[in-house]
Amino acid sequence: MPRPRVHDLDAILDAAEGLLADGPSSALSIRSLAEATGASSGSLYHAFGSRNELLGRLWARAAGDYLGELRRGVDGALDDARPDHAAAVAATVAAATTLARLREARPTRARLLVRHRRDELVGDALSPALAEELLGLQRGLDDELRRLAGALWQRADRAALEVVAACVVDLPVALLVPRRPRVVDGAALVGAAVRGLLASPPPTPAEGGRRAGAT
Amino acid sequence: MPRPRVHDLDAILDAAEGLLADGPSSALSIRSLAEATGASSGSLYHAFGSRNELLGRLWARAAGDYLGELRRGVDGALDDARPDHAAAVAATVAAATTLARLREARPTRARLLVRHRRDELVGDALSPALAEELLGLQRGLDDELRRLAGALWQRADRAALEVVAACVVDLPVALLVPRRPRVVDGAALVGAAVRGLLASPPPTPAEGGRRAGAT
DNA sequence: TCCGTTCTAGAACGACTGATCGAGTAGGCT
DNA sequence: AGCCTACTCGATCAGTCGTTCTAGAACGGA
Repeated sequence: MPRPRVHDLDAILDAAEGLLADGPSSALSIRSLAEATGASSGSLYHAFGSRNELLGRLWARAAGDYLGELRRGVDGALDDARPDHAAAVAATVAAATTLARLREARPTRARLLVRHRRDELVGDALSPALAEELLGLQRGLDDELRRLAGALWQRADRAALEVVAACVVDLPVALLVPRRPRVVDGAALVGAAVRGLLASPPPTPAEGGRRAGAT
Repeated sequence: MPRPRVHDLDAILDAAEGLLADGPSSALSIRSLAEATGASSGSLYHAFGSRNELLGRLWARAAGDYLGELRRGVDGALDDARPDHAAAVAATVAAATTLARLREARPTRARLLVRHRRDELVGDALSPALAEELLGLQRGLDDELRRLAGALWQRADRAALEVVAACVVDLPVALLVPRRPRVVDGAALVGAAVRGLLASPPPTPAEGGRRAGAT
């Protein structure tokens, strides 16, 4: 019934992604996005409500892709009902290389996730619906981390979750950040580093919260 | 002979560091810095010339501290004339934990290095003197990376340097980034991940530039 | 005491930001 | 045909940014 859109929302998000893929968050302004898409700033505000809401939608789309790919990888490696430790390690490596796989399919989307932290990109003032969506994505990721920790060590306390998060989130982001063209395969680096991190179990809370071992 | 300064330059840099320690680079504006220090914007421009030059000075100071601490750690572990592989690994771990040590001595300075990439923080338009100083710091870091690669594998080709850089630069930045208070010791995580990365040597250029092994 | 130099203070400038507004337009529905 | 709604558009708002400018204050030396 209403007047049909002339600017595709997904195309707008694609353009925004492009502006953000290599540049600071300030590279995406309403004006620059309007210029890039051909839409006017008023249209963008009508479609998204605010710049922050647009950033939230952008992040939600990318994080959804990421979480889906991550689930697929973990499911594939963790199909047994009672996986052994080796399978759990393989699943963690699969989770840690999610970004590398996403990068093959959607390069700019992966770059968005690598180059910007969510906290710094999208602020708190969001519509309830979008806030709920982002919260759901965060919960989905947390669930996967818990699942991996349980498979690895049969525990999911805070120290264990931190180590898994370091493997799955922090480490790939660091090693896959696009700088000058790489010679070494990033996914292989991530795999090796993850195996190093998983070589010794995380400290139990009873140990005082300090990881025993190296250094 | 001239009128003496009333605002200490180092104190101004400290304040700027504080503004940048937890926040985006836009958190440091000339106005916010003037308000934080009590100096006027005119004074700041007289002292530093431009915002970019101020950022460059800030980065040079922090990077100098970092490089000094890194050299100290590597020298300590690599004092033998012909170090064996274990000593080289220890030296690489020491280099990788430089940020953790710097964090103990100067928390906000370490946060500055962790939270901002130089390319995104300070632009290209710099005075020749400062540009030269930054270039020297970069060369100093590169020299240390080359030294570590040579000690580890008796080579310093591009693949080897990338692996060492991943160990010493990327990985610590990722694992030491300040989020919610940590339970697990970050330096221990870095050490474990570095040992994982160094478990297998990097591919030789003849192998085609792709790292053999995991994943 | 006056001069030259160096520094400080704060107003002002132009550019750019996110956001808002009203007017106009294009389609489906009755 | 006429209307209603959703959408688009360009102009425009107030605010902040980095930077420049002007006036004057604080010093050592003559």
